[in-house]
Amino acid sequence: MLEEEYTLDYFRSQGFERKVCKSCGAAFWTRDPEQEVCGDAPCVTYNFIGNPVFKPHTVDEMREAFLSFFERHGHTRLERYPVAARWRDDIYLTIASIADFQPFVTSGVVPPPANPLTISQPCIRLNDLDSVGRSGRHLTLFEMMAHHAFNTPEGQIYWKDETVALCDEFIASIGGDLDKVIYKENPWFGGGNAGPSVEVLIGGLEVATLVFMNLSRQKTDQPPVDINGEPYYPMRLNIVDTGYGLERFVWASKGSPTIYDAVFPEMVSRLMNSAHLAHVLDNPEFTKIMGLSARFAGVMDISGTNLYNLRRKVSEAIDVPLEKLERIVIPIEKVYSIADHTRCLAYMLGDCIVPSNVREGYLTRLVLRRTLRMMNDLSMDEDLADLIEAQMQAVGLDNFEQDVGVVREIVGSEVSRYATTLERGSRIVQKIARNYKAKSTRVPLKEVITLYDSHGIPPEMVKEVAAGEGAVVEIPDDFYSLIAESHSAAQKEAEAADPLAAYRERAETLPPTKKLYYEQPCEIEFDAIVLDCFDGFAVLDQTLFYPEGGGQPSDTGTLVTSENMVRVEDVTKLGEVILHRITGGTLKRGDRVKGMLDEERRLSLMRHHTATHVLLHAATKVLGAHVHQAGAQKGSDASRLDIRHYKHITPRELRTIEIEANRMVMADMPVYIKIEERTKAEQKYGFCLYQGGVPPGREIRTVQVGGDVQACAGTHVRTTGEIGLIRVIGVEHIQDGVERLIFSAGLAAVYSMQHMDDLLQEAAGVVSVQPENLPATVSRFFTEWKEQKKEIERLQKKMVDLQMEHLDGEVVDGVRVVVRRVDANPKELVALATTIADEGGVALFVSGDGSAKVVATSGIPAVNAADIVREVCGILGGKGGGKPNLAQGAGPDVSRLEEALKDGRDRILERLHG
RNA sequence: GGGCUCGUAGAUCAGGGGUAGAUUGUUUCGUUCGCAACGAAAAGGCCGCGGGUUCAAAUCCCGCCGAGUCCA
Repeated sequence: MLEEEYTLDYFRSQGFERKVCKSCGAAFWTRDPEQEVCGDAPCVTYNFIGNPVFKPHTVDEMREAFLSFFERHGHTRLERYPVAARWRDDIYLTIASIADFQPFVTSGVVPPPANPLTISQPCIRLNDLDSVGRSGRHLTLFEMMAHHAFNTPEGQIYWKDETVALCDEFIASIGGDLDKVIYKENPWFGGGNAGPSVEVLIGGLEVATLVFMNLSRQKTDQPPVDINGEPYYPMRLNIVDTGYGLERFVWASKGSPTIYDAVFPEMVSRLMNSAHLAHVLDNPEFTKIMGLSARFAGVMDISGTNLYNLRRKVSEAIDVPLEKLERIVIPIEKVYSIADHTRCLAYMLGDCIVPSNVREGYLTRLVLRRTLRMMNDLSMDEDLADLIEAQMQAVGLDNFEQDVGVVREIVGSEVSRYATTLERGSRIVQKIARNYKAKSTRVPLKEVITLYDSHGIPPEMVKEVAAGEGAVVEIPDDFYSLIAESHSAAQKEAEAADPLAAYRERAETLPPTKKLYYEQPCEIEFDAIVLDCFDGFAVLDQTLFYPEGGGQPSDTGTLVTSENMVRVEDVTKLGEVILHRITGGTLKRGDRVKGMLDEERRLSLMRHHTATHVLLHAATKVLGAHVHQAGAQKGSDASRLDIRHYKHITPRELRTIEIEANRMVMADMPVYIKIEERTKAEQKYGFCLYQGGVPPGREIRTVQVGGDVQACAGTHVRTTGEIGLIRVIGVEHIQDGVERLIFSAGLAAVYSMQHMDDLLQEAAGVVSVQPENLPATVSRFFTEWKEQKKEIERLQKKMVDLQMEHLDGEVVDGVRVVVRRVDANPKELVALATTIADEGGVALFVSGDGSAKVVATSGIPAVNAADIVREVCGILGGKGGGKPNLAQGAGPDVSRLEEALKDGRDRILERLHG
């Protein structure tokens, strides 16, 4: 990036000098003529520790100082956005303040909610999870304080000079010495955008980044700039994107050894106490160690083996043996991590994320389980729910949508769930360990990978449990990257080709189809002109046919011309053009057609769609604020609605939801449909607008049913009363954290009840009782059936005993040999024959009931029952086999039964003599 | 959305083509003033569901349902 980008009038007028760092060669701006290095890691170490660079501020004070400063300077203060990025489908968690305004504001499609604006946005980044607690500065959740300005050619707000001036002024306002502030040039690019940027450094710590986003990979007619070998084009919108690390400012204002001591002093001391580490705090060595550790960690990346280097450096610097250092440091690092993680969880759960094994729910569970492991390592007698609630209280319960009671319940169920997983896990490990111990080999890596991958057992635990069984496990340092590798191998899959791609170009040449289904949602007939017709698709100038979208299937119906009639089977939207897939004839360009919808189907779809909104609202009322749609499919007979919830919906809750939904139906509330500006709608209704995905565009269509407002493109009935009836047919558990409600609306609901009634009548008819007696009768029958099964077994056993008395057989060389026909089922034959073998005899029984069944047993080694059966079955035209002491088989040729018995006897005798 | 693991007695699990098992809990009896402990016995199984292969399937194959787990 060019030097002139950074040569600001402001720098000149303030007496800044541009310097080149002696250590790393980076360019930077400073007021201090003596400054020779850039002020950033690794060229300098922190010098604010024990020597604060701002007036002391708590988190709340610092946030307020920032926001009110920018308010005073003409910025509108915005409420924070949720940490779950529900307005975006490309990321799960909010990772930066600018993420609030992507993609529609930053791309210029939608105007910003205010301009310029200021916000303090909690952001979650889990990329450096391993460094949290150890580096002294990493956090999973941090607040990015920001001011943003969106400049267009028509409206310039401000650009670089003002941004830097504001930064200077803010720092001065909280007591910072401007001579110590360094602005380091740091061209920025990421996420398809780029621009000049400066890092703001003070005391060796980067506290803010000021980005001037003015380039994009999106091609424009302006000449491109080359960045890292990629062409970037000037953007119409020039965006001031700043990020001030709230926690870093607080840290620098206190000069504490780590960021954690500055941000959560109460939580840290509470955790220290319950981890029985309180005494450490009084140890002067500890403060020295942590300060040094943070200082060194500040200049290095501590992932992987670097952690060891860090520890070694600290241990040398203070002359404490590495082992002793680790004994002191590791538990404290865990305390810091827990302090951080519980705040992160407070925001995640408070912002209504439901833990699960997918998406943001998985990330939440990941953090939660990590926290539990560390609490366990420290033998902490604290309840995780208490800690998270304390963090929520510290932030203020008003700042969270989720009820704190629900958060506690979720945490409680996650804690017990993890306990069961670990319990199950350690049993599996014990078993495997014993296996390998017996073979006296090490537990191979493959097993450890399976244990982690399939059972969620961390390798450290495998090692520990296996050691308890006396087995050795080898775990390489790069274990987790090995896991990643084994996953990437199976990650290839061809993307499904767009079946309509071929028509896209042709459709683009046509004018947008007029959407009558929005203007006249209750009409079923219309006139139109055929604009184009190809490959079984017709395009009209206007249509009432709703194209498939938002989980609502398309309408069907007919198109009629003066000489022709075709069926409309399917309707899809391609850009702004609507394609009707037709069968039973063709249409010509210019034809006048009369269109007729299948009325019943359309009506039913409308009822189901509105019912979906009603049901979702009812579910939220009954189950809690975290309930939001995870997917939906409307049908004309039944529909389904997937909602996020943290436990199984009980039959009782289901009934309550059904009643609540039908109350809304009976209240006969009007359904209001409006086109609203996106940002206004978001501010008015919140992000629960986006239940069925995030539609593009500056304006969105909102559908309001009672207190429920959603962005929705579907067709709806005029009042909830028109739904008629909502019947919840059932609930399914789709995946962890997602429950599927299956329901019918209107006539379909009535049909469904009639169908259930039929089933009941039919079932009751089979056992000849009144439906109300069915449960008792069925359970009586089932019990009787089991009892009779037992009775039959008992009788069979008795018959065996009886028959035993008549099975004399012969005695050959002291061995009892019984060969004869016994017409009984194989199980009985086995029981009978086994008694003889148990006494050291040999038995061969053949049953001629249906196909011939053969059973042989042998109580002596000389006779192999399997051989006998094989041979006998051969004669009967069949096959058989088994073990030397017991064998079974069969053959179809019953006529040779006598011959088979004789042959079998001969063979037994042969073996006895041989 | 994708991968992997697992569904057998009330509970925990073994068995991996050929008679369904162990431990624990339950019930009864014995020993005891009584309990724990101990001894003896019994009850308790659609081997998740549905297909297929086979003379024979809890066991092998396919599909479904359910539980768990890792990753995006």
